[in-house]
Amino acid sequence: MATIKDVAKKAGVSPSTVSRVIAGSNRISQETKERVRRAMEQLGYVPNAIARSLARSNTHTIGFTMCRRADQVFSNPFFPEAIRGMSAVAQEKDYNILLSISLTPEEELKKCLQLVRERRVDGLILSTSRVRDPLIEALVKENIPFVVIGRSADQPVRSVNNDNVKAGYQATLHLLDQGYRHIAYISGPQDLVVSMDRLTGYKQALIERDIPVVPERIEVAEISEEGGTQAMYHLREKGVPFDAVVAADDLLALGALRYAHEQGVHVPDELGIVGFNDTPIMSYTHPPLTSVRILSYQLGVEAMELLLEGLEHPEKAQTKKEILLPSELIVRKSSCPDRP
Amino acid sequence: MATIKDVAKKAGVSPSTVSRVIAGSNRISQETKERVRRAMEQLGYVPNAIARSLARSNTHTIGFTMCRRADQVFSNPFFPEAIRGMSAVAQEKDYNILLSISLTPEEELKKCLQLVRERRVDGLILSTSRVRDPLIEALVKENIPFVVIGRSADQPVRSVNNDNVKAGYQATLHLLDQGYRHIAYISGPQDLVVSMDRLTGYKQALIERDIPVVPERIEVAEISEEGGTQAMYHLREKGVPFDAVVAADDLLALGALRYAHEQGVHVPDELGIVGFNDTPIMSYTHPPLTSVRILSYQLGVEAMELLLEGLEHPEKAQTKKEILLPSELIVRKSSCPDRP
DNA sequence: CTGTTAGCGCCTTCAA
DNA sequence: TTGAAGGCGCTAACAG
Repeated sequence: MATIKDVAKKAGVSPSTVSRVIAGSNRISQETKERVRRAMEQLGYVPNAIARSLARSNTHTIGFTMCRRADQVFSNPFFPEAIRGMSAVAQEKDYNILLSISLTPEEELKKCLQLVRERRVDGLILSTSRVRDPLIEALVKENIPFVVIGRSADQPVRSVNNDNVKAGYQATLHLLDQGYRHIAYISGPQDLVVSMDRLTGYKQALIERDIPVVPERIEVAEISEEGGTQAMYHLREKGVPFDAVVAADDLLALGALRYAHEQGVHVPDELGIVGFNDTPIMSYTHPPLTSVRILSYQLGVEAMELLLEGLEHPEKAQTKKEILLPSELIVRKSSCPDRP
Repeated sequence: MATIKDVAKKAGVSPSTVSRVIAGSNRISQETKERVRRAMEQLGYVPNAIARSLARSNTHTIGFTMCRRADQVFSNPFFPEAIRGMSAVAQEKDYNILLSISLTPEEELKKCLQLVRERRVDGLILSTSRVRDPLIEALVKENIPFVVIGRSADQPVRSVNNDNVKAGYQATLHLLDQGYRHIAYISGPQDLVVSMDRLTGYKQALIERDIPVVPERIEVAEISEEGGTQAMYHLREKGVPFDAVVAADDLLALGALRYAHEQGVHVPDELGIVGFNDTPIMSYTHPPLTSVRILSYQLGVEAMELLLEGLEHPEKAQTKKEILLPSELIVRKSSCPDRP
């Protein structure tokens, strides 16, 4: 494998000259530039990224971390889509993406710190933010460039987020508009910021319409179909009547739908259902499920852009910046009694 | 950030001694080992992976490349699952995964060669193999360690594959066993090895049962729901009767189902449908769709293990090795007229 | 068992 | 406009 020295020799110049040609320095004669270029081509020379990283102490690599259990990966193209978005930007700006997948938040924290301390990455993109997230706290403390997909509930950090409060608000308002009055809510784990935010939106909508927020109508569940079904049974056991449910994730909505099937409850006439994420499954269920569509790809794009901007202009990196993306309610039969 | 020199100074030894402690050399006194360890801890020292890579000329990083259009990412957890598998093995053996996503095979080729030539990765895992795949040919030519998820139709390369021939065979035989006799086949793009293999299995099953293979019953389509629907219309236009269809991908099967809905064809009574991949969607359609389940996670695990084995024992890396994983037919209503 | 020395391949002053 | 020299942080002979 040819090195910079080989090229230098072949072109009859010094290695530093070659280095300058690579860097596109303009303080170099057109002629030697050409000569070096030819030598590079002839030798099939490609700069060694590792050596360059060592010399410049940056890697042009971004770490992307996700932390989720197997059953949550299923059926939700959020991550693949977000990654595609990040990847598109990364490619354009000549960055690479290092993937880190963990099963628990503790593992995630460990692996991320490892990546950074080993200097394998220039920055990180996180994808699941928790309330009082130790990972975020550690990264802030070690002063590591990072961007959160989601948002931090505690610290001013750079983030790109779906407007979950509004999404929860929209979903709930839609059900109200459809005539539902007793709307239950199935939340994901309470330590997830996204769960909190959607719940906030739900409450906002109710309050705005002068409908009391009944705590018994709010159920917390693991994000899984099973979790959704169980939550519905819990709601029923509590004896509070409800005629619709906002489920903070499509999987939970699927669980609610299963409950309805098991119990012979008619959707949407007796029970309206709305989910979040608009996973492809949603349009194939019976009835098809209304869901809030998230701009996953765009989230990835914006996150990567925000991070790279911070890396290339460190002065900006210090300023908090939260990008908020809109989401769109995809209305289907599960929330519309009057539809054919 | 502390370097090996700082540690050496603090422990009162030479950098090479520290290096040996890191490497876990046993030609070192227990006492200095302890002293060095303490120094490392006190300084919060973590070896710089880049510097180490440069010195040892390896990166402990594996590139994973995928090439697919946006619409194919949707709904199919194959990639996330395979990545989870690869990641689990990588973590255990202390490797990292660099992700490369491309939109076209040409782009994929370029990016992979770039990664390798820049020495960013020690090896590659490919995920879509084509007939006469230029990427595979280039990697073989440049003598780069890699493993294919899928298989090469042309060259002896190390690969981990789902047994697609058998899967196609199983799917078709199942339809025959259910009483269908005129079985059509919707293939994905013909340059994909996986398309070829599944078709082979289809033919095998027919031949084994002395049923003629009618070329007009075989249709090629882009892998998308739309492609599946169109293929069905084409089949109908050709005028060859058919009472069932094997669709080489779940999306194609969904398209076939849509055709049936549009045309008022009853599934499974008038038309049996089988798909491949068992994407989560399949159990939510009406009727639920029979599909061949792929061991995506396991494919990722085996691919990474195979690659790392080759990297750590270069003598083995030369030998061709094809791992074949079984798949399982998940039978649902779409292929069973007699089911409730 | 430990230190010295010489790279790994590139970048970046500093001089010329 | 170019070259020489030193360094990025670590490893790997070779001595001792």
